Amino acid sequence: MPYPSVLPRVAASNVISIRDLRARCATCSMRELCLPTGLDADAMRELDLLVTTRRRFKKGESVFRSGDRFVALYAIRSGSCKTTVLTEDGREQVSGYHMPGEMMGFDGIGSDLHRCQAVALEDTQVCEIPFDRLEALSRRLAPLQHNLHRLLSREIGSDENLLLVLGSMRAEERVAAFLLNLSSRYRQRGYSSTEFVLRMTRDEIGSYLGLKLETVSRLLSRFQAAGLIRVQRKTVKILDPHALKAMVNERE
Amino acid sequence: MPYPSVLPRVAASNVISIRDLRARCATCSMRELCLPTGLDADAMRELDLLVTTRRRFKKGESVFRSGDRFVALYAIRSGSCKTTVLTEDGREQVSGYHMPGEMMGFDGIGSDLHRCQAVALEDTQVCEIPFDRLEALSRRLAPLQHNLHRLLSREIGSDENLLLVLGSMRAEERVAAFLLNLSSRYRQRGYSSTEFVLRMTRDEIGSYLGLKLETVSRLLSRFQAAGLIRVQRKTVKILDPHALKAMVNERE
DNA sequence: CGACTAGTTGAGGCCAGTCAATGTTGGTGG
DNA sequence: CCACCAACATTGACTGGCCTCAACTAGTCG
Repeated sequence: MPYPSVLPRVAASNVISIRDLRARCATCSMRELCLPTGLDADAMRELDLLVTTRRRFKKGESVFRSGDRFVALYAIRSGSCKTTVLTEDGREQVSGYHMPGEMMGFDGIGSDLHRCQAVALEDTQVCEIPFDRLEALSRRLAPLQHNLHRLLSREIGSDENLLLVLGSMRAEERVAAFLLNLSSRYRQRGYSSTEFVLRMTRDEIGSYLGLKLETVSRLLSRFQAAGLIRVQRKTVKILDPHALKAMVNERE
Repeated sequence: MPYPSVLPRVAASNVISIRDLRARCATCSMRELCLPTGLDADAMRELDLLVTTRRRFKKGESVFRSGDRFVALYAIRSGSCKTTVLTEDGREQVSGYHMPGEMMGFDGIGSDLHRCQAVALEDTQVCEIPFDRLEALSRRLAPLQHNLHRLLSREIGSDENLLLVLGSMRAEERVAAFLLNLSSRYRQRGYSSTEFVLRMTRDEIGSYLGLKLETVSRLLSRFQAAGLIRVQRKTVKILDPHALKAMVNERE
């Protein structure tokens, strides 16, 4: 009721029927990475009652924009998104690259406004979780409350990790760290950790890493020449993960 | 009881008596920026029962270290701290500069281990808030729960703001943004926004901004030569805030 | 097929890093 | 009180890594 649907009635009933058939948290393949981690059946059912809206976004569409009123968190069910922060003068900085099981929108809690923007990098399904109802439910369910805190904390951890990359690494190390980060997150999700598709453009990767697109391109080429990876446009195959790790860790 | 004091009994009773006299949340000058924001008297009293430990740290002492078990959040009552993240090979990156009313330690919730280190930059008083008890209390007190979420979100926002600085600004802009950030946070706390003391060394400022100490020093000198600020070692006076703002915002 | 976007690669310049010398400040002990 | 020392800060000269500008190639879509 507090979240009136913009969709026509037919579409709404479609959404519900899809949900009943297969799009519930209880059967979501990402449940162990997302809010439901470790919840019992009852708790899971209650959580499922919150998540009534699941949306599909095509590549390039925005899940939320900077300045939008904050009403919900968004969990990626499939696909991927980037989040970007904007300067007052319009420069854009990619602050995150989000995969299935990850949540977006945390930055809006503090001010009731989203301060960043989330854009789908491919066709993407997103679960919308009304935040006031999530707060209410997590007051009753301690494990859910703790999961929410863990996810918030994880977001802080990944931001601080990126700070470390941007603040103290050279271009070569940044790109190596980026590839390794993707690799381990794909592994976590059951995908190949050695061969994957970069959903972002060179320009977006550059923005994420504080580099220019030419630098990213050059370094990927150089890694390939050195036999560390194989790149073909967006497809990357990691041939020598050990050498990449050495590149990130070793210094002085 | 679950948090045995390391202090001798006499010191412990000292701490308690100080608390009863004046060191309660209800009378803390930072309460409007910290957890108690907007709580009624009853809620405030309950929160006060959690915060039984307040510690003093001398300059250079650690509030918590990377790898410590996470049991509590830490609110700065007076003084200031830096938080640093460490790479596996021992490089250190300053990830935050914390003032009274700000909380530290959020990064530990996710993994039950602190992944960064907090060090006092001057004599500092810190309130220790046992996290499991805070979670329990915030299940009963919705406003407290929301405050906790706001603070977590605020931490994400400030990290992402720093990402923007590190990822997209030139050295000159970074230093200007840093000065303006300090200025507005001092104003929030009722201190002068135009004249303040930099508690960090040039090296620490450099680490925070992804620059070398010489670069920081040169830029402060250059700003002074241009009449934007006056610097004398750690003391800074902002003479032309408007020009500093223009430096951060304007670009193409 | 042409127009467009994304990516690669090269040449040259500049900003910030590196190395090094000197200055300043505050603390300690004679 | 002063001498001494260590830590912090400033400044200069030089270097080099990344950016800028630019040309070209490879896919993509109407």
